Amino acid sequence: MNLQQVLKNKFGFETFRPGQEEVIRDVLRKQSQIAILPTGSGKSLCFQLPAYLIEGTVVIISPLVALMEDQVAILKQQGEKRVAALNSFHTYQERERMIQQLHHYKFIFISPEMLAVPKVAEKIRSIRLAFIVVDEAHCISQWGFDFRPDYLRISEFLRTLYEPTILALTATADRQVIQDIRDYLNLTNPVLHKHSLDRPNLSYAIYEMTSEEEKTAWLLKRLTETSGPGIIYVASRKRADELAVLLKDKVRGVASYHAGIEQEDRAFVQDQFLNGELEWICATNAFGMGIHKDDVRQVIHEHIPATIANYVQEVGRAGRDGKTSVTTLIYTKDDIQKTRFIMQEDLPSDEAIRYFASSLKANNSIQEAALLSGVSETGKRILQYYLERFSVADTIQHIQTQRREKEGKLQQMIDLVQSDTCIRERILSLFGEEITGNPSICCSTCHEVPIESIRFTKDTQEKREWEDWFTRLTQLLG
DNA sequence: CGCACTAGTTATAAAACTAGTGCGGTGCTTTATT
Repeated sequence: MNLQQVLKNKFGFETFRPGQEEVIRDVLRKQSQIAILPTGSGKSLCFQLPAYLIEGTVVIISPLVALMEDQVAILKQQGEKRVAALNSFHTYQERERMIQQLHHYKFIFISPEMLAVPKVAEKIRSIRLAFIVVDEAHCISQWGFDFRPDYLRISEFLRTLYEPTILALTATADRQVIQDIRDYLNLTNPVLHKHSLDRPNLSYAIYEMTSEEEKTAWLLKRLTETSGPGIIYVASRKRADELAVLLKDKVRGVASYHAGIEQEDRAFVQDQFLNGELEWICATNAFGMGIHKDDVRQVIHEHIPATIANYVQEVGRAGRDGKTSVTTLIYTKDDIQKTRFIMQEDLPSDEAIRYFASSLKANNSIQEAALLSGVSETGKRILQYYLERFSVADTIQHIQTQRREKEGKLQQMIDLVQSDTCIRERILSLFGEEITGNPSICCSTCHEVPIESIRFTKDTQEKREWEDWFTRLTQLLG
């Protein structure tokens, strides 16, 4: 089959980007696969193109409503009308209509939660499916076990299909994440498409500080001396807001971003950052997925991320255009304990699990049981998932395993920040790679990380003034 | 868990101490009955 022809006629591109063609060919020969492709490498095309060459509907399991709506809009813009998103963004009536018409669609975007609704799953099973896409597949590992258990339920849905072709897509997955994806998508022998995750244009600096004040002072200095665009990752919503206020007069444009902000405002902030009206974003780990901005010059962490996988994902948002970019993590010893608490908070204690289970047995509702046993909203959903499948004793075992594994991942992160060996090398080894020829700019354990590339100079100052003037002028002219 | 903060205490008051309290991330879903 001449894929090149299809690429040109249907999508208007002359050539494939690296990795795309191999993935597409495997989809066409019904080979399930895990494809780890860097952001901006055109992951969507990997399912869009083969969709037109295989009879039936493509189901895309996606983690965020906003992401689904973006994809739907893009497809519609390309002239595709047979596309729908089954999520809470649409009213019940709209969804009912979609479900009735399911077989007419070429692309159906759906959340794992919606897929876990029996009526919906039943309907999807009944139509002719081309293949199944799991977009941002690392979410299975990142969220499935302790936050969104419906990610684990995908496995049960897939088991009801006859030899489905599965395409798991993600930008970053270390060995553990790949294993989780394999296990929970029932992939016995998937092809693994992966190319190096090394980012030679990124430098990694990690500095330990002695107090919060020192961290704040460092940030102020860094942000007056250097320019963005940049993202500052912080541990809490409160800190994100606080920092945004603090930096307001120091930089060209700054806003905070976290899950406590209205969806609409979040989209607004995101758009402004994308089009350059904002230079800095102070954010919790809510910020990032589905954001396509190539020229992020800096990513700063002022806390310790929960896992190296998270850290790599976040720093990976810098320098997608391939230009020199600087990532910096600053922390105090106290931050370790803070991260540990946040990570473990939602995992209920053995005592709470027993209480929860016996409360359910006494015919209390799940809501009441959670309240009585002091289990959080998230904890409740996790317990619900495990107790539906295992005994109380086994559920306790599972949660204990969770706790140990989370602690292990945090320990890896602690080892990384306290490391006196090459940071790049450590990260790559976790992803099963070896370093090939040290880039001239590496990390803070190899040498002092230069910030010349991002330094705020008189030239940048003048350029900015000119840009601002130009923007005002174009606004005036209409 | 451990820090930051507050209110109450105490040798006429003031500053310093103590005990108690609050805080700490990620997103999906909410559609029944007349």
